[in-house]
Amino acid sequence: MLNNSHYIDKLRSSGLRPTKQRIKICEILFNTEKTFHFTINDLVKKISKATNDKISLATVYNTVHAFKKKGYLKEIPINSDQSYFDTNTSHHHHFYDENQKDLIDIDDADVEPVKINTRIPGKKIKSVEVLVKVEDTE
Amino acid sequence: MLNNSHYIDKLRSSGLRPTKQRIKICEILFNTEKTFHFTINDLVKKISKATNDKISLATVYNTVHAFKKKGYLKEIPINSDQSYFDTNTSHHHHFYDENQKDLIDIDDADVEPVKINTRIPGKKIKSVEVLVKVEDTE
DNA sequence: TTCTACATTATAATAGTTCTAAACTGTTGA
DNA sequence: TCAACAGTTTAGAACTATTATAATGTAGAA
Ligand SMILES: [Mn+2]
Ligand SMILES: [Mn+2]
Ligand SMILES: [Zn+2]
Ligand SMILES: [Zn+2]
Repeated sequence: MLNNSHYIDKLRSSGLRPTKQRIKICEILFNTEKTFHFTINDLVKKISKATNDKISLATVYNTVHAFKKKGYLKEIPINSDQSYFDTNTSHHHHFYDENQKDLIDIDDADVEPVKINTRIPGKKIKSVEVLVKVEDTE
Repeated sequence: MLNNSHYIDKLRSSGLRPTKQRIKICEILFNTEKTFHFTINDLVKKISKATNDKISLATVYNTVHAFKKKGYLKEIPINSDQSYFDTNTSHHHHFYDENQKDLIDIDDADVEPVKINTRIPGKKIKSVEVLVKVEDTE
């Protein structure tokens, strides 16, 4: 609501026009001290709670993809019927709670550097991510 | 074709009736020294190459899910529009080639043990998997 | 203000997956 | 041996996340 100029600058500097839909989505995604994980469906719900103006589903998809492309969001590889996104773009890892179907960050400092002693010729490493699946003890 | 009794025993001992469709799918998935990764679509193609009798798509899905449940297949977490399965059920890791959209095994021995220095109370670790995304150097 | 490229939108299309319900088959035990 | 039943297969419909389409709207430059 208030200090949108930050988002306007951010969008403009990355070649995205600061439309009111994109600014609203920035507010929802980045106007918080805590980062979080979400699906498109989660985001749509957050938007409808936060505003009276509707944002079309197509725009939500377009915007999330544009932000991902610019590095403002990461997509988390979870096998699921829908994509998970992450507002935490720093290098980190995840617990996936199979009971709650919930992603939880693992700080990079809490994982010893992953050493891979093999390479693929002609390919360079883009990312190394650890997924720790957990379930209830019982 | 020949030694199906092994698959018949395997199916029967896990409570699955050894139907001809399941035996055929066993032959395709497990009758090879090398393990491999596949999508449902890949498997459907392999089946139609290997046999004249059609197996319905619903049965392919049913069978793959049944085998996964019994631990004869693993599902690999990749963000993709389709699920990837693995006939290698041992503990190992993966390269994912983003250009070829191809999974490549990383032997467990080629990855230094991943140490996670944090836990979630009330949860136990089910698996720890490393996904290394790679792309063409250029 | 006018122009234009970019963005939004409703809606249709696509595609992987799951569901349905009818037909079929493997197994059991009388 | 064979009926009976539960498990399985099947074609096709339904579902759902995502992407494409194409018409309308708008931000920013000139
Ligand atoms: Mn899945
Ligand atoms: Mn995806
Ligand atoms: Zn995260
Ligand atoms: Zn593998």
